[in-house]
Amino acid sequence: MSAAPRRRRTGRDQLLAVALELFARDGIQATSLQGIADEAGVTKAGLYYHYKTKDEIVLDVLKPLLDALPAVTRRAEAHRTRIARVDEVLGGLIEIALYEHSGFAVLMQDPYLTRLLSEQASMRQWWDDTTALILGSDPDPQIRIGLVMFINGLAGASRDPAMAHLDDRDRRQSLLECGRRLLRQD
Amino acid sequence: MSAAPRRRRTGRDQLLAVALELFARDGIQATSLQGIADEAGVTKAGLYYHYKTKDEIVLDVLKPLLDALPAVTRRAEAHRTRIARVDEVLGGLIEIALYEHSGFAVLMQDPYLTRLLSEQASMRQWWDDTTALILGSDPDPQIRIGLVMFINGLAGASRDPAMAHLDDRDRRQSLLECGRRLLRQD
DNA sequence: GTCTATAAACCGATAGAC
DNA sequence: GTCTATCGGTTTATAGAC
Repeated sequence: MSAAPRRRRTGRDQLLAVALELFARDGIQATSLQGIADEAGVTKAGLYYHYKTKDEIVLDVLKPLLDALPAVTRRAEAHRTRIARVDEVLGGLIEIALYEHSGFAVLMQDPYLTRLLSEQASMRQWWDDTTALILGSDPDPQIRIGLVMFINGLAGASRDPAMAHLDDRDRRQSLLECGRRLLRQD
Repeated sequence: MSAAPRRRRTGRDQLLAVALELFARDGIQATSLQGIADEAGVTKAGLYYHYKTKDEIVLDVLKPLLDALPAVTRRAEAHRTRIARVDEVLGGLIEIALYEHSGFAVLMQDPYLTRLLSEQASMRQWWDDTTALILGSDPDPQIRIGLVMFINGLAGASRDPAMAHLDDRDRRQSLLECGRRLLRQD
């Protein structure tokens, strides 16, 4: 048996990192394959060895996040009390938003991706599951809107300069407090 | 003296309404002048009689909102207590977001506009004034992040399908409650 | 004020050499 | 795997007739 394959810094990984950065900064539509290629130090045609279309690049860039989201909801479903489920969802989403804040904002706000994912049912399914988990059998409109506001607010807040002044622990704590306030049942 | 000029439905107003709708749906970058012209029932070249560049159209579309935002902050500055200032800001922003929810989301989230406005100082100035007004002399990081989350969350929530089930009064009330929770000092 | 026609640049995508 | 060269289509923007 040969040694476990070391994680090579293949061209593919480099491309995804560059693409994500540009997607987050300029939006997907405004990011050309030429721009990605230039930033990655290859030619535009070189991208087409790895990917057949631009959409394929977009989906591959966001794939880790598209997988991470349902995983959070699944973990939260295992808890017995509502407060534990809420904290698991909030903590999981905050973790994702902080660790991949570029991707999270793109995922939640980019109109190109919204349209791309609207053809699939995965994102919609995740949202339905998550709202059902948080709202339970008594769907309070206030909490529903609070959840919408948290998701969208988290996407915006995670890349706001106000976060730069805080260390990682304080960021998590502040965002968690925001979520708890929005989802609190009185 | 002639009669006061009636508000003619001139081509210009029609263009702005069409453009805003497309900007909100597809993003500014993905909205071509051809698309605006088609939807407005004119030719692409016809747009250039009214506007010299695409950016000029974009700024004119968002001008009402760019004027409305500082007006809210100025009104809020007149109040003596913090709670009154907070409610004035929240109520004003909610009013704008609900009445012009397409424009508000574009203003806060579209990367094309973000870049366009980053060259000017007006948006930045408004944000600094508003945060200073809400935070006061003791800038609590928690409240600062709550404000960031409210602004971004409001943009997303104002065009969420969850709002469709509520009447106008309930929408205002729910969003106001969200803002009060996020900005509450304990 | 609105049109047709067109310029110049850029877009995503493909063919084929090395 | 990466390159050069190119295709067809679309973009912003302009020129000029009516």
